Amino acid sequence: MVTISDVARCAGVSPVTVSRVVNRSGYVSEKTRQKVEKAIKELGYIPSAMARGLRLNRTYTFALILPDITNPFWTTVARGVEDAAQQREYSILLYNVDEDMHKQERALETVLSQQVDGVLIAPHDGLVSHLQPLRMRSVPTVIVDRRLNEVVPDWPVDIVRGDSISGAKALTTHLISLGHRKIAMVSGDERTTTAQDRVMGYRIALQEAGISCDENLIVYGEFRVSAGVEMTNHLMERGINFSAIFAGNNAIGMGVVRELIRRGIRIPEEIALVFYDDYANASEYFPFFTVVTQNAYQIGRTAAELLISRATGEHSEPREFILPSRLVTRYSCGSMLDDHHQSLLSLPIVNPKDLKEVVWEVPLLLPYPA
Amino acid sequence: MVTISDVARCAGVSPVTVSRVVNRSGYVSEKTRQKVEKAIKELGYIPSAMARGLRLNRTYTFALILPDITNPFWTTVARGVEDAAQQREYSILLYNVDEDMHKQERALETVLSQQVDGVLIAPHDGLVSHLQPLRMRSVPTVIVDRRLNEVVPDWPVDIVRGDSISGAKALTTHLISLGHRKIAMVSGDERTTTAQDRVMGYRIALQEAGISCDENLIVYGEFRVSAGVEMTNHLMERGINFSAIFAGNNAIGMGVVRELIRRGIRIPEEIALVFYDDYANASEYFPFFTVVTQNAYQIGRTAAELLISRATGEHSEPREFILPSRLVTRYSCGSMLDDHHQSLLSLPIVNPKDLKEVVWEVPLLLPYPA
DNA sequence: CCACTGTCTGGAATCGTTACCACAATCTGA
DNA sequence: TCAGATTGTGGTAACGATTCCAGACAGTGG
Repeated sequence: MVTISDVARCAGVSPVTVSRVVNRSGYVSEKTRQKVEKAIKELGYIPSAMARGLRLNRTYTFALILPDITNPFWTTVARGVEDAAQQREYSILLYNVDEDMHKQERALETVLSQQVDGVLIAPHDGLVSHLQPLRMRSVPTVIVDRRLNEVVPDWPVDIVRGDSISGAKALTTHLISLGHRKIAMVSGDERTTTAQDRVMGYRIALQEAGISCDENLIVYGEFRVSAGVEMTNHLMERGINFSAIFAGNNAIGMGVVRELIRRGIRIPEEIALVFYDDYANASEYFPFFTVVTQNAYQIGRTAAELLISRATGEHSEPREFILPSRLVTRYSCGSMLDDHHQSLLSLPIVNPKDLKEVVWEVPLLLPYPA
Repeated sequence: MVTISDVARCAGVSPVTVSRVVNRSGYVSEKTRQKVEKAIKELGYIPSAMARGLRLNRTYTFALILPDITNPFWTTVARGVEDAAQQREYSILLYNVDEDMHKQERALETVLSQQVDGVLIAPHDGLVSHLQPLRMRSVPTVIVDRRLNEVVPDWPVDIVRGDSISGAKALTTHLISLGHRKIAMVSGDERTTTAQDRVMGYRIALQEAGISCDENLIVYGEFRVSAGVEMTNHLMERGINFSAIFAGNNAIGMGVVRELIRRGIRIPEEIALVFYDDYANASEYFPFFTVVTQNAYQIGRTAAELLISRATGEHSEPREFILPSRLVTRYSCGSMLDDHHQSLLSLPIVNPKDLKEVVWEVPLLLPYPA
């Protein structure tokens, strides 16, 4: 490995001088600068971020702790974070924690040992105690997409998120305006603030419409496809009556769809469906689901920019950014269709037993032809 | 910050002893071990990965350099990588390089300065010279999803990828079997090996079927939605005649769809469409597109496991894993439909001028009700 | 009783970098 | 001409951890 001393020896100067050239700090004569730069190039010297980090106590690295990088919402958040970070020459350490408290704890511990300059986290729950390690060591922190349940006066954290309450309220009100009175709510983990907020928005909408809320219609689970399947199944099995389903996020929504299709229940004719967060690319060519979308990219980008600002001491008082969301009404509630489209645009598209998908294993074509 | 010396002082021993306790190395009496462990807990000591890395020259960190974490294919690869890495206590540094050579170079430089234990990269092109920095410093490297165009005898790298040639051949042969003779191929950047291989598979299929290959039908661009739009537009503008389109990956495919819908061209009645790599979640509720899928998760997972094995010296000779792919025939070629479904399952689903999507800005609901 | 082995602990050096301080050389202005 | 500022360079210590080596002590066998 080429070190600063190697460069120094090669250029006939001291390591200190090389450091000055590399960091453009202090006085260096033009002549020596050139000698040093030549040596750096010749030897292919790259400064060790580790040694520098050890000395400076700065790593130019942020940790990004997310529930699931497979979900396009989080993916887009990550993309926003990465773009903002890259622009300012920060690197991103990615941790996928699956809404699993244990994994989150492990990730936090690892992150602390890595001495990152800051942490972007979508915490599983709103308990500050679970972020205690960050607080103790006063690591600059930005909460992404979610809230904390407590206000912590002596720990300034920033928060960037959508307004789940207003979004959920809008979605529910939309369903009510279409005549639905019994709306099932299948949400995420009860401890997650977005799950809480979306149920809250749902409640507010019902209340404003003068509809009493049937607690049996509210189910908490997880923000995953499989949970969407199970919760739908659960509601059906218990014979609970409802004409619409509000899925707490896109993954749950997909699970609901899977289960409804399996049961041969048509959307929207038999059950209307809305969910929180879009599937952007799918919706483009098949704009079927009525959803609330958030600007995930902007959430990620803003969060990263805030973190940079905090990490570099540009601000220290806690800030909260609440980004607006949009209600996109499409076809999964039946509201947009005339008689013709009504029969056309419903899921399952064709009778499920006619739906086929043939899978062929493709044999490898090796060795390659020239 | 709590250091090893703080713990040592608190426990009344030397830092060396603390180190031994933490790493379970060397002799430590039961009594001192307990004293030290108590001190560690009391002070909340977390060893500095940086200091340790500087000393040991190991960071337990891998870099993952990908074209686009927004594409579900790469997302799933990343997920496989993360899972495997987490299991073995490795962290992942994520770099998004957008098929941009400049960004890739910057990422490589950063990665080298971070002294990662290994690199997982989907290189933009197959030129070894562009990976020179990794080779020079002999950083353990695994190529993901792609190939190198040269064999490098003195630089052992592992490769994990699908067999793009056989996949593309299968897709093309499928189109040919449905009677298509003029098939447009809209691929990625000509320098990317998967773009090359998919065109190669396309050529082989045509050749085997005795169809001469019209070079005007082959267009190279980028693996992006916007490029799919442009390439389709380009083909149309030039009035080139074809009855089917083969899109080089899912993003390009989406661009093709967007442009065809814009032009009011129906899929598959007017033009059949296939593409490489599925959109898993979209295909679940709307299984429309005939595609070749790869096991992206397995590619990522295998790559990470190989890298761990290489980084820990378990193997050193170069290995190449070529994972099989699957042809999934659905509806975008019209082959699966009887007369009824034929008219039902085509894109755009309804006349595009009837398709509507209403967007409402949701007002923020602040301050929150209690 | 002595040599030897095994157990336990700590001091010093080291990893690659930068901050601080010291010092020399040159330049400026009265 | 000389004090004082400006410019240029290097030595030393430190960041937090681990490895190597040395030494102390206890137990064992001849």
